[in-house]
Amino acid sequence: MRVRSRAVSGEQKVKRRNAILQTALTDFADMAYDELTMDHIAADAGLAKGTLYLYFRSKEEVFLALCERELSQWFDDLDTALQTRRAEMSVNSLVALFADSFAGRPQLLRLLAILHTGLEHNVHYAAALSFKTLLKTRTATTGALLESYLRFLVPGQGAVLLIKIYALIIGFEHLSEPSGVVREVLSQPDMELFRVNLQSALLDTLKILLMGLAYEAKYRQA
Amino acid sequence: MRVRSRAVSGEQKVKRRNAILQTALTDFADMAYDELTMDHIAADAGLAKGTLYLYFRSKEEVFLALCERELSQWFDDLDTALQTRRAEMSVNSLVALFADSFAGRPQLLRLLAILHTGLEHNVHYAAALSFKTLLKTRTATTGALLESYLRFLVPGQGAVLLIKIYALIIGFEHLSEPSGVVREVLSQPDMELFRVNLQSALLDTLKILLMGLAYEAKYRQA
Amino acid sequence: MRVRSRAVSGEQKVKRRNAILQTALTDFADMAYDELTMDHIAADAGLAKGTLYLYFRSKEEVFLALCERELSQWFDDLDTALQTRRAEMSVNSLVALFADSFAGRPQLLRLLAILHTGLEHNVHYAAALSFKTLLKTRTATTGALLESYLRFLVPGQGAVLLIKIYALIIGFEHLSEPSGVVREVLSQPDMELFRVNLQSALLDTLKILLMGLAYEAKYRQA
Amino acid sequence: MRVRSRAVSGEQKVKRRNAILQTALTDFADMAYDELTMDHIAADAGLAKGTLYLYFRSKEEVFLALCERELSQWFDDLDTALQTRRAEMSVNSLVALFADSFAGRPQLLRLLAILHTGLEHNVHYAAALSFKTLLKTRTATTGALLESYLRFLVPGQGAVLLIKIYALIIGFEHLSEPSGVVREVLSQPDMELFRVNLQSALLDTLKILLMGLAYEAKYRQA
DNA sequence: AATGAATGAGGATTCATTCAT
DNA sequence: TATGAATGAATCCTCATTCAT
Repeated sequence: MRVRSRAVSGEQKVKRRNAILQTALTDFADMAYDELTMDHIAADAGLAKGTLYLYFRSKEEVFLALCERELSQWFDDLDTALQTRRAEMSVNSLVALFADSFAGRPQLLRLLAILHTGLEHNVHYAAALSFKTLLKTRTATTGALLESYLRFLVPGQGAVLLIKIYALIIGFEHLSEPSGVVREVLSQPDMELFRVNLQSALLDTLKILLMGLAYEAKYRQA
Repeated sequence: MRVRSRAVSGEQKVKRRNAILQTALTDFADMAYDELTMDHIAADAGLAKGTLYLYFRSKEEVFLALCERELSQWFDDLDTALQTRRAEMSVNSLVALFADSFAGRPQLLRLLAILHTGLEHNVHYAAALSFKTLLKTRTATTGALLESYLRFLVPGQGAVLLIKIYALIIGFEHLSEPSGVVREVLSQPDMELFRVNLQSALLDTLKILLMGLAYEAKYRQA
Repeated sequence: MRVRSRAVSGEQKVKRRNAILQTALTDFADMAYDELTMDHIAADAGLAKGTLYLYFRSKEEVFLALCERELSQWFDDLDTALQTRRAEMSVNSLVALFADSFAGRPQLLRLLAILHTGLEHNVHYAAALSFKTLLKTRTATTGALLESYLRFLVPGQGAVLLIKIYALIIGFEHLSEPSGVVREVLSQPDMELFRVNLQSALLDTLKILLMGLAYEAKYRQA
Repeated sequence: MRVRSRAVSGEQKVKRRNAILQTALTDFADMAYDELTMDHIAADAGLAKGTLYLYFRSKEEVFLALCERELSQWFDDLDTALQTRRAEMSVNSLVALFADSFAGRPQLLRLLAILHTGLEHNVHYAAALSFKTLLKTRTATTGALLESYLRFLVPGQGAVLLIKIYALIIGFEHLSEPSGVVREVLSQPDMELFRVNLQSALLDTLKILLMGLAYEAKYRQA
């Protein structure tokens, strides 16, 4: 019986909760969501399986919370990077900025890809609300920020753009991670079209999207 | 012991295979992929479970084949609709054309959303190859067709555009089908941003994408 | 539809039956009984699965018949070898003779090892009777032959000796074919005792058995 | 939901493990290994199926452990019986001693008969190692003991004798448990030869074996 | 708060055998 | 007689979750 020091104070509890999330993240980097068991996470966190359930109500809530945390950090990064800029930004420099923000967060992109089919099921209202509220708030803020740097964006379009980016992440993440057999098939020379690189596909499409919005804005003015 | 005529000739076998796919499609319209068992499909098709395995090697191969068939029909529709046109098309009319092509195929969109995480696993090389080959061929053909109607597309860009559309379908499909709890959360007034309508989100983004490509082409010329 | 020439005459039927047995034997040399499917045998024999059931009533009857045939040939060999001898034989030379008789028939020994747990189940009376009758007849004949060469054997002891040999074959066959993991364990130096070589274990024990019988005979006389 | 006290301490766990083995043994007395399902054992043990898998990794490991336990008890009995004796033993009295040791353990003999074809497959290295190690140790000890009571045995021959006995058990167990149809066939008067009584066949052969070894020893000396 | 023993639902798949053709 | 499409029984094991301690 290991009986780790008990987390009595609220602060200690937050720390332990974060430790669990950190373990989940590390484990998730090594294996697929389905392969990752609660046993595994508990063992790696040096806790008993039951203890996990004192902090999260289900496996999905663990990863939803993780997604929330990672997403929040991503928004932090993005906001910081944006606020560094003084004036209007070009499409290219904004795309580059997004590129940087994705760069060190492969796990976040993978989490988003399973968010709707996996993580948002078997979750309590409170957890879902917390997640969506964070997402809403940050999307609104960062969306507004984007609007201030990209003059062609109409109020509200910043947030909508972020939703589109979100959809692109999910879609291209799926495309870029083929199963074993499919990878074999795609290794054929004539299958080049389907060998998707997540970063470049994402950024390429984002750029086109921004140009489309810019073009549309021109039209509108005319 | 259900009495069913035996599929002896090759033609009959093709028919039976299609009947199985049709049953799978109908069942899939009513329930989620995970809830759908081979037992269920067999019963609905009036066949023994083992018989399914004479035509498909796994549950995944059933749905991969179904996806292949539906996708093929979608390309048929699209190609036909395109070939009806005489000359260059406007962005708006092309978007409308895509809208029509998606309209009657909600199941196809749902299948695409689980293709990479579900259907392409536990599948033999032959099945994966068949699927990807069809996708490649049709993407190439239809992509070329698109290029002929949208003058701003450079050779090869038509197929790449289709891949982007494909990613958008996956992404927006995920966004537009929230789980029970999440739907509850999203029913709040301030969550409007996340209440995604698949069709409109898809077409809106497609339009922006096309405008972006058009804009890019202008640039290139200049 | 392959429709091989039909076996109409009785002679043709016997031939086809034998061809099936031969295929089964060849296949059995390559893989374990459980891994060997009727499909496999049918395909290798160039016949339809259903055709196999025209000649044998079950998978077990195929292999029981095969065992019968192989056993019969083994008795043939043994009898021939014995009849070559003019006079009384020494224990050692008889053991050598048995050694020769086993040498080219590894499949027979493997069949005997699964005879009682596998082949004699799911078999019709006729097949079981045929097998046991052959075994009885040949055991009696060869047993008597043995008695004539080994003077220390009392009438009836020859057949009983063959039964003992039979038990030894089953036992040592089991001991000599460990599963994968067990083979690993037995590869340890201190596990030498369990690394059984079928031939030598069998012959060694047979020799002791014969000596025991000889000794017993001496006693009896005294 | 059956209410059962939890096995918390190591001692309790050992007890529960043994309770499972005991249930398996009882069930095995009533039916064949193949007919016995994990469901069945769990129900009889008053446990959930999953609980069985907390103590054993597979059905095979349950029965391998059972075999290990029964074997161990058999060696205990044998050793005790041997150690009761003061001096050298006659062949006949040793055979009688073996007879006693087998008497109350029909299940052990049946387990040995399926050990190599069944129980040693689908088993982890640790389980196989544990089993073989026990077998090795006890075989060595009891083998040595035998050597001290039977002067004609050369060092090492005791263990080898036990292996031979082991093979005889497997072989005669197979011969003595005919399937339904075969039993019918063997009930014919002329099939007496094949109606094997396990005990007597085993002991008869054992006696001959011992006499053979004694004879051989005499030879050696001369 | 922490533990970890106990729970039990849940489903794809194989293959010997049958029987319509 | 030959074919091969159709049948369907049969079962192990995982792992998220619970709850007695």
